[in-house]
Amino acid sequence: MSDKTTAERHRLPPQVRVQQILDAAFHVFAEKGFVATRIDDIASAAGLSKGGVYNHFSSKEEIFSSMVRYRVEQRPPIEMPDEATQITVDLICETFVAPVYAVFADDDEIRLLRIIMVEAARSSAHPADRLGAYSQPFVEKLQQVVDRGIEQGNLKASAFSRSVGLIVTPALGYMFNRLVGGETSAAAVAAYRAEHIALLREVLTADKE
Amino acid sequence: MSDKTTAERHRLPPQVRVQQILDAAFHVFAEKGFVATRIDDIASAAGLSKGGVYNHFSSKEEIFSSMVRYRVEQRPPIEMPDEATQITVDLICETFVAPVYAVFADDDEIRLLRIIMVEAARSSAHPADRLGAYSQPFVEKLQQVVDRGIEQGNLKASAFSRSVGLIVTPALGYMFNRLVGGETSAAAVAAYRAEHIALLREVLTADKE
Amino acid sequence: MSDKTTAERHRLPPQVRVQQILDAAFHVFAEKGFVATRIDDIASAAGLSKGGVYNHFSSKEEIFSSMVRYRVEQRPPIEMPDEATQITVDLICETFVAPVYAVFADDDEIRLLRIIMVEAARSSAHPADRLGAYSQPFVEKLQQVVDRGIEQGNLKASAFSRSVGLIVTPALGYMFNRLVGGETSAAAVAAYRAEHIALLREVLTADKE
Amino acid sequence: MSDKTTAERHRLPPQVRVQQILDAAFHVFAEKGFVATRIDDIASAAGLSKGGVYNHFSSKEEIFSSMVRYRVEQRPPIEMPDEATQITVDLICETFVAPVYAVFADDDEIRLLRIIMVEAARSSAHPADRLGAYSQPFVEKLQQVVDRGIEQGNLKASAFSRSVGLIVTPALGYMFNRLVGGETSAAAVAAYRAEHIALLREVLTADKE
DNA sequence: AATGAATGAGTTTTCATTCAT
DNA sequence: GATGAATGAAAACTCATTCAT
Repeated sequence: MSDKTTAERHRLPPQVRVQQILDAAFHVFAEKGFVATRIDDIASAAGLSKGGVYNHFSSKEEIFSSMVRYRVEQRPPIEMPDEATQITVDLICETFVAPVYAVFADDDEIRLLRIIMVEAARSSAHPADRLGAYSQPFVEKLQQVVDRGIEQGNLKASAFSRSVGLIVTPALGYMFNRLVGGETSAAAVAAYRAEHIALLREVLTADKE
Repeated sequence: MSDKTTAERHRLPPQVRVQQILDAAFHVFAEKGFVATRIDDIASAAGLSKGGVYNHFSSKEEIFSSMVRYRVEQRPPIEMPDEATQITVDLICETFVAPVYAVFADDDEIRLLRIIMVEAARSSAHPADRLGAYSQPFVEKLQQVVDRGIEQGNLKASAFSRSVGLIVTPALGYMFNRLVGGETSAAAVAAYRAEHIALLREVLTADKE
Repeated sequence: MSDKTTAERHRLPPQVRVQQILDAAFHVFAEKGFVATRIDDIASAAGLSKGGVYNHFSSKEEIFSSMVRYRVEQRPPIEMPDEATQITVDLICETFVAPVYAVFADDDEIRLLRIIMVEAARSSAHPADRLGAYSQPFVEKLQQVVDRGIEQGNLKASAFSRSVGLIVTPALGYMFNRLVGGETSAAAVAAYRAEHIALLREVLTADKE
Repeated sequence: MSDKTTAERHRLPPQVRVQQILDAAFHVFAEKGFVATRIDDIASAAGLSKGGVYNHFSSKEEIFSSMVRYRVEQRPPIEMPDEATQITVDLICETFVAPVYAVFADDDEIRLLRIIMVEAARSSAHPADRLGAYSQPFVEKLQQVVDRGIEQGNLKASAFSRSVGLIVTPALGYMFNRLVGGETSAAAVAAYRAEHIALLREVLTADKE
C-alpha cells in the first residue's frame, strides 16, 4: 500500500545524478584536498545521502579520478587560426596567452590545479596525465602557429620560436602567486600581463624594413 | 629509511630533538601531506615515540607550522655581487637563475611547495606569507643588480629590466612540470634551461659597438 | 552483565537506540564517574559499537548531559492530595517523606547524586540546576500541604511549618550515610526512619482536646 | 667543578615537602576529582616537578589516600564540656551544631566531602572509613551530653534524645545544597540555621514549672 | 633529591564502506 | 535507487610511570 510513497523521492536519471556528484565533489575536493574530504560532504553538497553516492561510485578514489577526468575534458580546445590568417604577436596573445591568464584567473581552475599537483604526489600520478593530455596539444599547436608566422615574415626566429613553451611561462608567475595563496590586485595583474606582452613583442616581432 | 632507530637515543637536549623532529616532519609531511601524515610516522622517523613528540610540540598543527618556518628560514639568502663587479647576463644567470633551477630540482623543495599550496587552501594562507618573505627580497635584489648592469652599459633596458620577475619565470615551466609529477630527463631540462638563458641573452645583452 | 549483547541488534529506530544508550550511559557513568567512563563501555553496554554511539551523540559530554536530563525528567512528580483530604502527619509521611527515603534507598539514585556532585565541581553546575528544578516544586507543594493541615486544625505551627524543608532533612542523614558508602542494615534504616516520623509527630501534631 | 651548582636547588626537608605535596594534592583533587587530576598538576601546584613527587610517593593512589588521611586527622576533635557544666540547648548548639555548620561553610571541606563520596564508589571505600572514624565519636559524645542534660533536668526526652543524630541532620540540608553546587546567600543560611535552632529549642527544652 | 625527556598503553573521535530497510 | 544506522580500523592526543642526568 504505502510501498512507493517514500521510496521514489528524487529519483533522477543516472547521468544527471553523476554530474551533480562530480560537481559537488570538485568543490569539496578543491576546498579540502583528497584526504580531508568526507563522502558525507560530497553527498550533502550533491543533495544526496552517503549511501546514494555509493550507488554511482564505488569508492572515494573513483569519485576523485572521475571528477578530474570530467573537469579536464570539459575544457574547450584551442582553435587553430585559418591557414590564410596572418600570424602576428597580437594574434598569438589573443589565441594562446589570453586563455592561459583566463584559466589562472578562475578560482575553480586554480583549485583544480592544486589538487592535481598534490594528488600527483599521492597515488600513481593519474590526474597529472590528464593535464599532460591537455597541455601537449596546446604546445604543438602553438609551435605550428609560430612557425607559420615566421614563414609569413611576421615573426622573427628567437628563443621563443625555438622553444615555444617559453612564450607562456611568464603567466606561470601569476599562476604561482595564485597557487600559493597570494592576493593580487586586478591592476597589478594587468600591468604584469602588459609587460609579458611587451616582452613577446620585443622578441618576436619581425624587423620590417 | 630507518637508520637512526637504534643509533642515538634517550635524553637528548631539547633543541637537538626539536630539530630532529622538524627534519623528520618535513619528509613525512612532504611525502603524505598534512592530513595523511600520522604523528607516529614523524615520531618513528625521528627515532622517538609518539608521546616523545608531544613533549616538544603540542599538536600536529604546531609541528607543521614550525616545520615550514624552520625550512624557509633555513634557505641561504642570495648574495649580492660586489659593487665593483661587472653585471653581465652570465652573472645574473649564475647568481639568480641557477639557484631557482637548483631549488626546483630538489625533490624536497618541490614537496615543500606542494605542502605550502595545500595549506594555503586550508588555513588562511599563513605558510604562503613565509614564502613571500623569501621571494620579495629576491626580486628586489635582482632589480638592483639589473639596474646596475644597465648603468654599467652591460645590459639593455627591456621588459625584463622593467619587470625583473619575468627573468626567472621560464624556470617556473620546469617547476610546473615537476609539481605536476612529470618525469623529465636531465638532458631535456638542460636544453630547456639553455633556451631560457639564450632568451635572456637575446633580450638583455647591450648592443656593443 | 552483558545480556543484550546478542539479543536485539541492527538498525533500530533512533529513539529506541538513544534510550538504550542513555540507559547504558547512566549505569556506566554511575559506576565509574565521567572521566573514567569509556565510550566503549557505554557502547557495549548498549549492545552497539563505539562508532554506533557517535551516530546519535556527538561527544561524551553530550551523552552525559542528555543522560542527566533524561534521568531527572523521568522522575514522577509528587501528587498533591485532594482539596478535601484531611492533612495529617501520617499523610505527610506517606506523600512526602516516604518518596525521599525511597529515592535514597535506590542505588541508582545514589549514584546519580554522586555524579551530579562531581559535575557540579567540574563544569559550571549545570546538572545541579536540573536537580533544583525537581526539589523546588517539592518544597512548595509541601508548604501548601502543611499550611492546609494547620488550617484544618490537624497540624500545629512550629519550626517545621515555618521552614518545611526541615521536615525531610532527617532523611539526609540516611542519604549521607549512603553517599559515603556506609553499609546499613534494613532494620537500622527502619528504626532511624521510625524516629524521624516520631519526631514529626511530636512536633507537628496539633494538640487536640 | 660545577657539580652541585644546579643540583641542590630547593632541597627541602622531606616532611615539609610531603606536606606541601599533600596540600597541593588536596586542592587539585578537590577541584578535578581523582581521575582528572594529573600528577603534573599536583607537582606544579607544589612547586615541584613530576619526578620530584615520585620521590615521596609511589603512585597517584598513594598520594590520594595519604591526603585524605592527613586532612581528616587534621580536624580538631569535639571537646566535651566539664562534668559540672549545665547542659542547655544553647550549649549543644554551640558545641555540636555550630561546628557542623562551620565545616559545611568551608569550601575546602565541601570539596573534600565530595571527593570522599565519589571515591567511595571507586576502589574499596577506604576514604569513607576515615570519615566514619571521625563521625562516630561525635555522635557518641553528643549522646552523652544530651543524656546528661536530661539528668540535669534541663532537657526533655524526645526523638532527638533517643536518636541524637537527628539533632544535626537539618544542617545536612545546607550541606546537600553546597555539595550539589547551589549558591546560597549568607542571610538565607543564617535564617535556615535559626529555624534549625528554634526546632531544637521547641523539642528539647525541658518544661520548667 | 630533583628534573623533565621518554615511553606506551589507553581514550576520544573520525570516516570509508557496508547493508538492512 | 535512496537512506542512514552500524561497523571497525585508524589516528590524535593524554598521562602515569620510569629513568638518565
